[in-house]
Amino acid sequence: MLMGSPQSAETKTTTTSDSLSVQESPCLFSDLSPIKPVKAAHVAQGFPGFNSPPLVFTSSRISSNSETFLLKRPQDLLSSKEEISCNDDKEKKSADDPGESKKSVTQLCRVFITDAHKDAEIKKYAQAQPCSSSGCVDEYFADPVELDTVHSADSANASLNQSSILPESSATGLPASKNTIKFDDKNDMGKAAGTEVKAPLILSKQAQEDLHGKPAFDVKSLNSEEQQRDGQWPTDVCPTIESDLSVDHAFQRQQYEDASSQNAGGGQQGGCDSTPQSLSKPSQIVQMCEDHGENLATIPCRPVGNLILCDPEASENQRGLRRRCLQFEEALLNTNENSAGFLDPTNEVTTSRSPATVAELKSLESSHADLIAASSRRQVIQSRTNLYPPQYSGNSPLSISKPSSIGLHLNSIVNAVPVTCGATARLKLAEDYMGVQGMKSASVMNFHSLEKTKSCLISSNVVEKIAFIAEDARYKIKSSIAASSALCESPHTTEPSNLLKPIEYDTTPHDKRKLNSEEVDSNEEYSQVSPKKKRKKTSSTIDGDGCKRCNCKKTKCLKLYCDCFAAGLYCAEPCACQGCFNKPEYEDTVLEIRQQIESRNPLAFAPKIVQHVTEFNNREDRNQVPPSSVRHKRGCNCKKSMCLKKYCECYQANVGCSSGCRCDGCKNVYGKKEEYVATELGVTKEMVRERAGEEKFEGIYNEKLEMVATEEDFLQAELYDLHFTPLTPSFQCSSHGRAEQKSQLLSRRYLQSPESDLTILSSCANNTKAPETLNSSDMLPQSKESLNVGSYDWQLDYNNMEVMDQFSPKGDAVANICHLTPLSDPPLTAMASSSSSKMREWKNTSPVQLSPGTGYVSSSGSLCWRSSPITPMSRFGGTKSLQGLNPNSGFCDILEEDTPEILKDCATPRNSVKISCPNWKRVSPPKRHSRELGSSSSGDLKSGRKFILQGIMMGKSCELGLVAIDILYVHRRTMRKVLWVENLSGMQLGRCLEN
DNA sequence: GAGTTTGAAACT
DNA sequence: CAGTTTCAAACTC
Ligand SMILES: [Zn+2]
Ligand SMILES: [Zn+2]
Ligand SMILES: [Zn+2]
Ligand SMILES: [Zn+2]
Ligand SMILES: [Zn+2]
Ligand SMILES: [Zn+2]
Repeated sequence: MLMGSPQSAETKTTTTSDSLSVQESPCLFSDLSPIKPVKAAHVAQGFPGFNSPPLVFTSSRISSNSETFLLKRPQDLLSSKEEISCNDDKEKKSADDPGESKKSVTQLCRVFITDAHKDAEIKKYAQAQPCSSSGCVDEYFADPVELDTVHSADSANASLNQSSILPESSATGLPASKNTIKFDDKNDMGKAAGTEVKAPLILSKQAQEDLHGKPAFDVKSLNSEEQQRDGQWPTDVCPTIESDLSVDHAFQRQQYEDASSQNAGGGQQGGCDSTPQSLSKPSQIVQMCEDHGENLATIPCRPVGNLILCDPEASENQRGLRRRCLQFEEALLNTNENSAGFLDPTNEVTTSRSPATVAELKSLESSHADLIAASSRRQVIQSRTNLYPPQYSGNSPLSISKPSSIGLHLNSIVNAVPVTCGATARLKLAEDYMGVQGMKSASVMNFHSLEKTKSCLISSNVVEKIAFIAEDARYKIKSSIAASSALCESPHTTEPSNLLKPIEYDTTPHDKRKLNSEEVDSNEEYSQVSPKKKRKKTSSTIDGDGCKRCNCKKTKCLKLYCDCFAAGLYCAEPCACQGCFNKPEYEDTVLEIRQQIESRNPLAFAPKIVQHVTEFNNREDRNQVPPSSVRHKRGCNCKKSMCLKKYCECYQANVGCSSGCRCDGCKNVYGKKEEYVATELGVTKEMVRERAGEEKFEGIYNEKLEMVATEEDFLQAELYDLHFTPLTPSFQCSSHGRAEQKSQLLSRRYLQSPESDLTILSSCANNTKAPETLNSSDMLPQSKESLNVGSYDWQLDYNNMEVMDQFSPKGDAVANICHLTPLSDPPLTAMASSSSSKMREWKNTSPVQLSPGTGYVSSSGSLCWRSSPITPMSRFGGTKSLQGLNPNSGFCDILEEDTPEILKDCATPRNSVKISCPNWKRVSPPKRHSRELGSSSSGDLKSGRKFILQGIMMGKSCELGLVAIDILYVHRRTMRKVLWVENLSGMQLGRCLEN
C-alpha cells in the first residue's frame, strides 16, 4: 500500500530498519502504536539504538507488546546472531559441506525440539538450551529461551523486565539490523560470490536495493539466493537475517519467551515437562504445543483468578503459546511427517527464513516478490492486528478473556486428556489452534490422533485433514508470524524489513503468478536445498511412513501443484523438491503465497474431501451418513481415466464421484457420479435448505447451537481466520478446531457458556461462503470503504457487540466497528479494560491470529513448521479432522461442505453436535467480498461493508488493511437478521445489528 | 529409472 | 469463463 513499489518499501525498510524502519512500515507502526505506538515505533526505531526498553516501559501492556517485539527481536537477534555465528561456522563448513552445516543446525534444532518436548516448555527451553548442547542451535534456542524465560517472566510479572530485556534485544536488534544491512550489501556482493546472504539481505536491504536499482528478482539471483539459503545463507544471511529474523524471530521468540515465561510463571511447566517427555516425538510435538498451551493456560489460569491479571504479557504469552501451539502443532505435523522439517537446520537457523524466503522469492521472481510483498504487507497488517491484540491483552486484564477461554480449554482439555497438566495445556493450546473448545477433550484426542495421522497420513483424506490442521496452525503461525514480522517491521523496520519490504510494497498477489517462470531457473539451486530430498525423489511420493512427499521441480513448492503446499504442509525431508520454499524458514513467503492463492480461490486450501451433510446426516443419522456423503469438494474432471485411477482426485481420495464431478464415463469404484446424483436428489432438498441457510441444522442442532451460535458464531467468527475461509466454514462449523482456534476468543464465550463448547458453528453456514468473501475482503487493497477503524474501537465495539449479540444485535455495533481503530493500539489502554480481551482474541484470531506462530516459531519454528502456515484450515480441520482422523484415516478431510451443515461433526456423537451450525445462515455479501456492502438479503443490514484499519503513524494515517466485513446472518428459524462484522478470515468480530 | 499419461493448477 | 499451458503425480515400461 504505502509503498508504491515493494522495492522502494524494501529499500526503505532496510535503510530505515535501523532508524527509520518505522517510516517504511509506518502504517504498521504508526497504526500499531499510535499512541503508545510510539513506543512501538520506538521499538522499531529504538531497535536501532535503543530498542528495548522504551517500549516496554511505557506501558506495561503496550510495552509488553512492543516488548514482545523487542524481546523477540532481541531474542531473534541473539538467536540469529548466535545462529549466525553458528551459521557462519557452518557456512564455512557449508562451503565444504553445506549440507552438513545445515544438518548440524537441524540436528540442533531437533535436539532443541526434542529437549523442549521432553522438558517442560519453558524449562524445556531453558533446559533445551543447555541440553541442546549443540552449540548454535542450543544457543540459539537457549538464548531465546533464556530470554524468553526471563522476558516472559518479566513480561508476566511486569513489563519492566521486558524492558530490561528489550534493551538487549533492542541493542542486539539494532546493531544487528544495521549489521545486517551492511551485510546485505556485502551479501549482495557475497551473493555474487555465491553466498546467499541474499535472502535475508535481499529481503531487507538487497531487496530494497534491488527495488531501487533493479529488481533482484532475476531468477539467477533467486537461484543464488536459494543456494545461499541452503548453504551460505545462514552465515551471510545471519547478519542480515538477524535484523529480519530478529523481527520475526523476535516475535516468535518473544512469544516463545512469553510462553516460557508463562510456563515459568505457572507451575505447570513442570507438569508439562513430564508429559512431554513421555510423549513420543509426534506426541512430543504435541506436548510441546501442550506445554505452550499450558503456559498459556497457566497464564490464563492466572487470569482465571485474575483473569486479566495476566496482563498483556499474559495475553501475549498466550499468544505466544498459541503460536507455539500452532507451531508445535505444525511442528508436530512436521515432525510427524517430516523429521526433516525440524531438521532443516537452515530453517531453524534461519528462523528468519521467512523473510529470507520472501526476499528470495522476490528476488526469484518479481512477481514473487510482489506476492511476497503483498503477503508481507498483509502480514504487516496482521501483525498489526496481532500487535494490537497483544497490547490489549497486555494492557488490560481484559486479556482475561482469552485466558479464560484458555483456561476453559485447559480444563476441558485437561479433563479430556490424561496428559499431564502441561501436556494438557499444550493440548489446549493445540486445541485452541485446532479450534474447537467443545472438541477439546475429543479434540485433544483427535489432536493426538491427528498427529499420528499426520505422521502416517497416507490417505489423501487424512492428509488433507492434517493439512488443514497444519494449515490452520500455519495460519496461526503465519498470522502470528506475519504479525510478528509486521510488528517487527513496523516497529523496527529492520527486521521486519524483510517482511516489511515485501509487505509494504506489497505488491499485489497478482504478480505472483509470474514467479513461476523465473522460478524454474532457481530449481537447480533448489536441488541444493536438500540432498535428502533427492532420496525421496527416488520413487514413490509416499514415504515409508506413508507421508506424502512432493517432488516438485519448478514450483518451489509454492503452488498448489505441490502436494505439500496444497495440503498446508511444509516440505519435509522426504520431499525431493528442488528449490523448495515451502519450509518454515520461508514461512512468510509461504504465507504470502498462500494468501494470494486464497485470495484467488478462498477454497484453495480447503479440504478437498467434504462430507456433504444432509439433514439426514446431520442429524442422528450421521452414522448413517453414507459414505456417499463424502465427496470431493470440487469433483473431478476425468476424461480418460474413468475415475478408476488415481489420476482421479475422487478416486484418489477414496470417495465416489458426485454431481460436482465432470468426469466422463465415470466408473468410480467408490461411487459413480450418476449414482451419487440419484441419491443426492433425495437429499438435495435438504442440501438446498442448508445451502440456503435454512433449517436443516436448526431442527436438531440449532437449539443449543442457536444459543451458542449467537455467541459462538460471533466468537467463531472471531476465531476464524480470514484464511480459513473457505475451508473453514465447514470446518468451522463442525470443527471444534476453529472453535479452538478461535477458542481464545471464543473461549471466553465458551467459557461463558458451556454451550460454547458446542463449538461454534456459527459461521458454519457462512463459512464456506464467508471465507470466500472474507478472502475477497482480504484483498484489502480493493476494499474501498476504508473506515478508520481503531483496533481499539473494534475491540471495544466488539465487546459491545458481543454483548449486544446475545440479546439484541444492534446496528450500533456496526457503527462501532467502523470505529475500529486498530492502530489505536495505543488506545489500547482504553480498550484494555473492557473489550480488550475480545479484541485480543479477535486480533489474535483474526487475521493475524496466526501470529502465534512466528514468535514461537523461531524457537520452535523449525518445529512447528512442518505444517505450513496455512492458515485457518487446520483449525477447522481441527475438530473434524481430528474426529475423522482419529478413528480412521478415512476421515480425512471430510468436512462438511461449505454449507453450514457443518454438522458433520456430528458424526458422532460426542455431543455432538454441538456444533453447530448455527441456525444462522450467512448471507454472504456479494462474493466480491469486501466491497459490496449490503448485499444480500435484508436491505436493512448492510452486509459487505468493509472496514479498513487505519493507523496513524508519525502523524500519518496509514491503512493497515481491510480489517473486517459486514456479513449478514439470518437466523434460519427466526429469520432474525444479524449483521456481523467479520474479519477477513471470516472471523466474527462482533455483531453489528439485529433485526 | 526413464518415459508417458493424466488431470489439476496456473495462466492467458 | 473458456482455452491453453504448465505442472507434478500416477502410471507404464
Ligand atoms: Zn513440493
Ligand atoms: Zn514437499
Ligand atoms: Zn518442497
Ligand atoms: Zn474422476
Ligand atoms: Zn469425481
Ligand atoms: Zn467420476
